[in-house]
This record gives sequence, structure tokens and C-alpha cells, in this order.
Amino acid sequence: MRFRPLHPWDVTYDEAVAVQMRLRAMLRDDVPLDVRRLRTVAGADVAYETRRRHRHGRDDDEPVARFVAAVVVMRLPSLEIVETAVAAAETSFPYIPGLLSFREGPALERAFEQLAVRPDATLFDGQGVAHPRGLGLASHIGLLLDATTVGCAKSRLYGITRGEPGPCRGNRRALLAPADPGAVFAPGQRIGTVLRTRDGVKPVWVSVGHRIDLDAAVRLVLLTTRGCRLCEPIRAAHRLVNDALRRTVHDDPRID
DNA sequence: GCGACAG
DNA sequence: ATCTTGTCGC
Repeated sequence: MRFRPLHPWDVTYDEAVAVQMRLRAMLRDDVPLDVRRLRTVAGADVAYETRRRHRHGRDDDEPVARFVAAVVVMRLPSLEIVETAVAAAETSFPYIPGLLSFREGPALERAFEQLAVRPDATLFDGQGVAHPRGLGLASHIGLLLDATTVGCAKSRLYGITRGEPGPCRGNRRALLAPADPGAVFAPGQRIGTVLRTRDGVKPVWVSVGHRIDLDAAVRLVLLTTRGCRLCEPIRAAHRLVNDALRRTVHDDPRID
């Protein structure tokens, strides 16, 4: 798969925000998909290792970290693995809530470029449009890939909920845009779904990434969830990045 | 000024 | 995300 070169990754905070505002206008968040007709679905995830080295520079310099990203493509509805891709990249862009894609993006780009098969949809461990500027990780990468993507985060970044989802799998609550001054969403506008994927466990925050609508996004998450809180494509990608990271880190303290 | 804050 | 030991539960 190839990335559209819509912008560089090496940007300042202000430039990153400007990029998000520009890309937001290209989003498609209203494409109704029949998830039962999807043939493949992918999951993507990232892990990283802060570069352990003697700090020569100033102490407030952001440490360079080595990121490993993985994409796992599965067939539907069996969820058998069709293809996997792993790649690494270095970044010094810090973690800033709302700018996660600029930290994980470079590694994800390389992993997707290794992918021969183009999945019908990809699930990300992070937000889609449920983001202060409507462009979370899943939406951002979806735009660069010009592909269908869904955000499935383990916790909330943006948006408010009236009460909590019911206790059973499938129970949900609308995630609404808060009444922020200068916000990109109208107050109360629906931006996602807080979804219980398993009885009695913490829900996940689902939102549209790109080229899909919220109803289909939620259906796809439920369709790919088997017994665990997180859907299988993301879990598989998570295992892959962690294995790859430890496989390539020589001085892992846990191996001494 | 004080919290909130994906991974 | 990563840093970390034991521990409660199925």
C-alpha cells in the first residue's frame, strides 16, 4: 500500500495542528458500508523503545525513540490471517494528546508500505474523528492511505457521554461533541460511540476514521471482537509489535 | 490559573 | 506507550 505524500512528518507543533485542520476538510465520515460484505479487515498498532543512551544534549531535548509498527490483515468472517507487515522508524516528536499521529505515523507509514494486500478496512488503536480537531490517528492515516479506517481507542480523548453504557456486550452510549469555543463540531454533535464489547468490562471508544459511517464502524468492531475487550485485528497487531520490538532490542533488561 | 489529556 | 511483583480469579 502506498501513502499519499500530503505533508511531511517532521513538523513543529503549530505546523502539525495546521496540517490537521487542512486534512480534516478531506474526510469522508458518511460512507454507509455493509460490513457483512467486507472480505478483509486489518488491525494496526505501534510499540516503542526510548533510546537508552547517554544524554549529551540538553536535558529538555525530547529523546529519540525507536518505533515498531505492524499491520495484520485478516479474512472475514473467519479472522484467519492473510498477511502481516512490520516496520520500524525513529521519531523525536513527543507524545501530545491530540497529536499522536505525528509520533506514530512514520512507523505506520513504513509498515503499510510493506503491505501487498489492500485491506477493505483497517482498525486503529486510537481515535478517529473523536478528536479536538476531528482528525485522530485513524482518520489521519485513513486519509494518507485513501482507505477505510476506524478508530477503536481504549480510553477517551475528546467528547462527552450521558451516563455509561449498559453492562452487556453490545450496549453503547453516544459520544457527543462538547460545547467548546471555537470547536470544529457543533455542540452535541455525535462524534462516536462508547461501546461495551464484552460483558462487565470497560468499554471502547469507537469513531469513524475515514470512508465509513459510524453505524458501520461500530458493527465492524463488534464483528471482529471475540471474547476479549479489544477486537482481534488490533490484538494481533499488538502482539506482533511487541514480539518484533523485543526481538530486535539486544540489551533488553528482562533478558539478562 | 486549574484540570483534562488516544498511545 | 513504558516502568514493574505479586496476586486474585477462572
